[in-house]
Amino acid sequence: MMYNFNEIEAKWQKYWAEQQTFKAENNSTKPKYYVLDMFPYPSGAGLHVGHPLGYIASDIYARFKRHKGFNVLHPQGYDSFGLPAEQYAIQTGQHPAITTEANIKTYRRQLDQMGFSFDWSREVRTSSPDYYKWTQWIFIQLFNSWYNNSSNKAESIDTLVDVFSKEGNSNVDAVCDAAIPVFSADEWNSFPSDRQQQLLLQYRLTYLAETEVNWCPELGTVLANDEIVNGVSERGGYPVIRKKMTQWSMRISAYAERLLQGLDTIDWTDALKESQRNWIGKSVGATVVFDLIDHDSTIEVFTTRPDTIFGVSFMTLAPEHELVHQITTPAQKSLVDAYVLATAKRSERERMADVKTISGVFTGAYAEHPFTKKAVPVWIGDYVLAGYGTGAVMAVPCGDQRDYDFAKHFNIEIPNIFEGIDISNEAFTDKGTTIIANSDFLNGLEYKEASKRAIEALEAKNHGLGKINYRLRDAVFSRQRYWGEPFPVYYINGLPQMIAAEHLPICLPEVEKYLPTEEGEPPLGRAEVWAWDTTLNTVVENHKIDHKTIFPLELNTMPGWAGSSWYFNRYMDPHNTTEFASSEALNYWKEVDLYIGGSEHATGHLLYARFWQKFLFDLGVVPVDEFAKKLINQGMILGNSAFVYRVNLKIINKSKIDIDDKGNQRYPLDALEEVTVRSNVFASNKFLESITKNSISTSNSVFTAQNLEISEVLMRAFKIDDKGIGLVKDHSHLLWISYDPIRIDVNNVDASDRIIDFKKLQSWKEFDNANFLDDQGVLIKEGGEFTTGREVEKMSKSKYNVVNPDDIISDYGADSLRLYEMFLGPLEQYKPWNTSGITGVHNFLKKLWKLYIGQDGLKVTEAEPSKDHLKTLHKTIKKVTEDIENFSFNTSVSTFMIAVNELTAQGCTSKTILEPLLVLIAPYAPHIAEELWEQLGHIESITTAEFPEFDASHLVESVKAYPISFNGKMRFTLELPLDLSKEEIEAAVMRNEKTLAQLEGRVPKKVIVVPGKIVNIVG
RNA sequence: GCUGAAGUGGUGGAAUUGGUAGACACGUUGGACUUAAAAUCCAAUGUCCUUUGGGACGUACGGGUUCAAGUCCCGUCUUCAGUACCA
Repeated sequence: MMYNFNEIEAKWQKYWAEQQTFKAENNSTKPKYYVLDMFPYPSGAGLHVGHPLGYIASDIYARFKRHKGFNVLHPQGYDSFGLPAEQYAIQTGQHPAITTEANIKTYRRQLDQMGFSFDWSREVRTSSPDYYKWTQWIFIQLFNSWYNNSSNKAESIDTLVDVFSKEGNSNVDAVCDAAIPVFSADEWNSFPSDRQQQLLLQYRLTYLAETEVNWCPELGTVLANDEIVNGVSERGGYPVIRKKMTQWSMRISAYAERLLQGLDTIDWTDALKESQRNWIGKSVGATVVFDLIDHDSTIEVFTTRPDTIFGVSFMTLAPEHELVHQITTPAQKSLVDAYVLATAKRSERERMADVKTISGVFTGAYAEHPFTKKAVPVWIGDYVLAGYGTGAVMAVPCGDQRDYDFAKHFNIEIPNIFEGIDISNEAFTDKGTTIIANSDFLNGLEYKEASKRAIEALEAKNHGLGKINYRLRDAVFSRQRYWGEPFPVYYINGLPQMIAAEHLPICLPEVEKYLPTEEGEPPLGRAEVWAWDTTLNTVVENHKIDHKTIFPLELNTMPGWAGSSWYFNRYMDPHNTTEFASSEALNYWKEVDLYIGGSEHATGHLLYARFWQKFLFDLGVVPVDEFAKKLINQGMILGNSAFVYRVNLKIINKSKIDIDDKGNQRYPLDALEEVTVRSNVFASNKFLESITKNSISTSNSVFTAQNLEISEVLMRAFKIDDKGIGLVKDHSHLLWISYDPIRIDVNNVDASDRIIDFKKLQSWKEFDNANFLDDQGVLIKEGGEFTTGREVEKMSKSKYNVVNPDDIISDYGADSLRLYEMFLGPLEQYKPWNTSGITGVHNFLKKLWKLYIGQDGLKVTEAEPSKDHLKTLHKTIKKVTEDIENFSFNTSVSTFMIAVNELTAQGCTSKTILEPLLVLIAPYAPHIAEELWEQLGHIESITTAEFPEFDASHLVESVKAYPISFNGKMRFTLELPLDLSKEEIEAAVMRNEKTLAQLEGRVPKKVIVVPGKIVNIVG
């Protein structure tokens, strides 16, 4: 009987599905354990071998925990709202729900054939109305809440209204819009309702505000900061500009401190916590108020160095600062206006790219130093950002490098307030223990004490306050897209109204096109049926809007992170129609015990989800305020991309040519001159012998990496054949050349097999000397200036480096794929995929099979196990148990290989050994384990078997092969009984003839004996 | 620049509290089986020297601690990831 993996895997996948083997119960006497994967976005491309890495790890852990007697919740679902489905809909007119459904089918098929132990009865989809009903519900709760700094939690907006009507807002310590005026109870009660609503909006945890947003014209939507990478959109790489729009925002800034503190209570990786800390960006300092001379207004600045206040010699405002126009003197007006205009024109990206140029303009205005009363000139400069702090700084050139550079550039005074520090070349930015000087009452103090005193003095003069600032901005929550959650919001007089929870969900309306309207409204503006009837409490046709009982609905939709910010709670009770999850379910499962996913979500999903969880906790609807106890980031599996390079060579001084011992000419490093290699350089050789990324050899010369300026990427190759010839795939009739797409004449391209024949590209000159292939792709002539090579990078369809798990599974089986992905290396590490290595684990499975099944069937007997058998088994149990608990899955695969190799060599057939061995392997290779388990005569699934217990007594040794070292170098081993004393070991070693041979008559100075470990002879 | 992680054979990677560096695989080479190929099995495989026995050198680089360092300490370099005029 052969190991027929395809048959076995199909059989057991069917069995698990039919028996609902992995269904988790919400009631159990067993302890609970919740293992969660970050749910996938079902893209059209399907899964590649990199995707399941984390799923395999979590699956092994989930299966292990089941064997260990836990009630395991291991669900899976889909983050199924999102841009790609919508982009596809725009191109094809296909409804995103239909393509999403089709993609989910593919994902499900691919996930099923991996043998994952997901409880599919709990599947969630963020795009399903049953699910997004509750996303909308959470939105309403956020709208109905404000953040009370005194109680340090979110509270119902009703409590705020109550306070306002009794005592106004002067005593309220809330996280809210900074521009709210102070009002009394009488004033509040006299405000018209619209005015009250407008004021309340500025306290709510989700609010409408005109904000400057990141607008992506190509995508037609706003993006959150974490959706922008290097100034372009994360998806698609389109440019992003700043634009003012009225948008929904989430007041995540209210939770900044708690999000920061909470990090100390959870077991997440340090790298991930650190990036969240940076993103939150807490800085402790003070705000300082400077009075303007000859003006009523004041300038407020934020500083982390109040101790350096006597070093202030000017102030700088961001060009966008609202005071700029008020305070600029007539004499400076034209210069200032020109500068403001110029900075407004520069994109964010240009400003980021260009940090060296120092620019700025004097406004003509002066502020008064709060202590010295000296006049301080007020400048504007684009090194000050409008969006951080107050958009203004007090410049201390001796203590801040940017202020220093600015002062030097514009010849502004640089007073030194540090004792014994030379500031003639650069600013002194260390906080350390330097003594402050020339600073009145701060003289002689160090940073810490001086800061404290300065803040006290400022507060006493009412000229400032100790303050903590956070970089974390409120998150924009509106997207001008179709394929997202609709808001449960309609508008009366431009003021947002929530639809009552009992009328949810508000389902996405049908539209005939997925583009913005001609008037620039979001796609929902195209819906015929998109108005709210407040008497019938239902969605009705637009044309009925009368602004009396029927009102317009919100046209924006929610961003991608809305649905993913709470899904882990839904899995606990996914079919509940009256609550997002019952309190029984929430209190039973509480939080995710182990969460596995990619580190790219560090400052997006993982921060927003923590925020919502804390809010839901404040609301009293979830029992814990951190949703995931432990989190592991799986590393990415990288692809092997093929490239065609153009080789450039620089030769400087031909008189320096070397001849090496093989007679090759060699150009030394310092002999380089700028010459781009053309084939005529090699005219005498006609053809190159070899070109690699690092060297070129011709029949009589070798050019090495130092004098090659290679690796100008010419194009991405579809693959490289075994002759090293790159085949360039024509995907969308574009070839990528020198980073620029150059359109190739499609008529000259053999599009049928999508492999470009170089011969047909002769119209393009650069290819005249390329490697030519015939119609079968076989090399017929080797050219000169091109070479092919491989580089490791992220797996992606567009890089032609994707390996499809379907192919691996049909060739080797899911168990092989699972084992191999684990065997590749540590879970958290980035590692390249290499298909050829899979034969190793596949052979292992075959050997495992042969250990149980021979040509005549089952080999397993009731024979008593030998000591060696037991030793092999128990050292395997020990190692594998430790490995799983440490998430070191790669080493347990090696341990299995060693165990099977040893047991095979020992000829072990004993059931006492082979039965527990299967349970050890079952989490990793569940199909083969189930099959052999059944062959051993079991009726119940192996998943119900208990994990074997390690028994140390089987590993007790009586002898040890001691490594005998001389001066720390191991020379030979000597087998000695373990119960010898130090002295006995030393005596045994010293009388050994090998020792005597090593010593050659010398007398050792010292002999170190560590019983059970090593002997080292020094001499 | 800052923060975090990491540098070990041709490759992926192993190495408890400092105690036999290179486990386990891949690849390569040689051999067996076969008409042949595939599959399978066996052997060798860090580098260099050596007739064998064996020896020298080896965990990015330079120092140090120690009987003993991939592991600990100091300094340097490189790579990857994140972040960036954050006052």
